Amino acid sequence: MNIIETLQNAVKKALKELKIEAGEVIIEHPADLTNGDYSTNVALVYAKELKIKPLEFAQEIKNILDVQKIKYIDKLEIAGTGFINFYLSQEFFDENIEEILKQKENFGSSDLGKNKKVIVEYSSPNIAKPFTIGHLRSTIIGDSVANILQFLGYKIIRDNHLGDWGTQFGKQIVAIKRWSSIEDVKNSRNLPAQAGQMKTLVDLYVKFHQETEKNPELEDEAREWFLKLEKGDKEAKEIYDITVEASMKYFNMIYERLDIKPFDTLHGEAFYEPMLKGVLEDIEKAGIARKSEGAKLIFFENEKYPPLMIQKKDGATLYATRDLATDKYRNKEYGKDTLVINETGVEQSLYFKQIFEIEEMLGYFAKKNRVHIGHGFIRSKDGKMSTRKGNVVWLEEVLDEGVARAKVINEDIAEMVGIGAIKFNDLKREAKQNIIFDWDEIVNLKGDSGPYLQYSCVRARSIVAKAEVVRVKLLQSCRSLTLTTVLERLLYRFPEVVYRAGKEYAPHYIAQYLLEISSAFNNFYAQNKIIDKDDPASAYRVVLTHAFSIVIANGLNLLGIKIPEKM
RNA sequence: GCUCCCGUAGUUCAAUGGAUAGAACAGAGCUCUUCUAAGGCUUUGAUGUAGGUUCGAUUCCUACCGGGAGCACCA
Repeated sequence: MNIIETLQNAVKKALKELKIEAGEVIIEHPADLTNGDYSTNVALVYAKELKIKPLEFAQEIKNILDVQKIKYIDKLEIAGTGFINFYLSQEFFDENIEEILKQKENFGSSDLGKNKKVIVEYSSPNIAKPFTIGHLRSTIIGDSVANILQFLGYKIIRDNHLGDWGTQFGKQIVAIKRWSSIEDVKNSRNLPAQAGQMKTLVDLYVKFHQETEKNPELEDEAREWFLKLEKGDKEAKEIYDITVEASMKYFNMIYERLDIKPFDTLHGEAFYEPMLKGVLEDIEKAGIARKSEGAKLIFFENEKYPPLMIQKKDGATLYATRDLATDKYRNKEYGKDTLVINETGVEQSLYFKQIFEIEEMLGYFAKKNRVHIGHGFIRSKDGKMSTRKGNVVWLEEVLDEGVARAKVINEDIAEMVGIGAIKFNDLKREAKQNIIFDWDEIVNLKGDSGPYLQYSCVRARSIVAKAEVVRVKLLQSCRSLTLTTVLERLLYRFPEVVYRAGKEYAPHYIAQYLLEISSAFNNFYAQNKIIDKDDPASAYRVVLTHAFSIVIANGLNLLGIKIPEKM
């Protein structure tokens, strides 16, 4: 039984003695450590019913709890307007630290998600289009969410839903045929390494849109070529294959640099193409679609949402149809109880609400098993980056810039530090927040940053290593030798933080916690000489440092941030 | 026009309906003969406006004001 349940039960028992049948008893951490480790507000909640003052009622409850002697609780206090605060005992902290040292990289993990499957769909770049800064956010956040859920015991399927089908390939083919050639694309080596071909393709795509403004019939030409591609035309297929190959090379380079975990499935839209007919039949059978102005749309009860188009008037399908096919497939392949998470930009929020609603109507997935994590925009001064306007920001250049800035600190690990800084900048705040892109803030090596955390972790590890060298004698127990530190009072919370981050699909809780505990560690470090052979308490300080290094390393791991050996 | 999200310190962000609203950067002042000073300590400074619900509201509700996004053949 965990400590929170213990406290809840103790409080409930006390209330029962006072003849109160309590519903939910809330046990939470006080905002300020000076108010103890846990607290409850039951006195405030129930005092009104009894028509007595909260403080008096709190006193009554406290009297009963004092007699009970709750395990791991040292001290009870009444504070504020009637809160009852619990202080954990040194025995609790000692056992917790033993636990951390024993479990090491598993500390904070659980089997909460045992036998449950989760598909996390993220990154999902489009073939022959740039890997944008938006895809970067999706990749970083999606990877971290998957890490966290995996740590909580879920079986994770990491899915990259590539945009590898659709009318844009008609455009691409037209552009290559008109202004370039297959050979040209193959041979384009004018730009660095793998990026060369990719940049040529994107330039052509941008050019297509510029030319269309003067010459609208290009659109018709593109539609024709896409039709040919769908029918298996040889030339169309050849050009298509080259664009896919060039794009994948580029994407894989980015993934390698970002050091994200490999994807389990890479089913693009083309993969689901053959299943579209089945989806349209399901919709027909369910009778939820209506024709309007020639196109087929699904309308929602009471106009809860605007209608969603699932088939164009020319019979062609849309992204929505392909997404529905995707989840029909997932239902079959992984089972209806699987949790399906999509990480995309917030601009798709309404769209996903509509999709979830429809999937419930069709019986693919219940709404409770569908999650959309929407990330906000990254803006520069010139506004949102757009493929069509040609205002493309190349991701590899973004990564290079971060790494270049990290070089000032340490040439050898600049890649690790620069990438870590970029990742942490995305993960330290709520996903839905917009980010104003500012290099001075992102790779600022001070403050709330990735490098600060990397530094704190490396520093702690280096102290532990040194302690081993000078052979500080590690005592079995040093209870009488130490006072409880802030560090101890934060360390045990790590599993709670991971749990919350997983439950809310929000890595920023972990990021914020790591900042807080690192600050506590650095404070501890500044105030104590940790290694001192002549001081018996030194052993405990080393152990504490060791425990900290484990917790921060586990946290950084979940965020997908690498830890250098030296810094 | 309708819908959703966001308005917290000079700036960038936190805060599970709770206690004195936390950090970081920037500003002011300290702090390295000390295991990593990329650190630590002190200090200045904030909930858009007006109501409502509540013992208690940054959090929930209503209206308004600012900013962003979405809403029929894109993905």
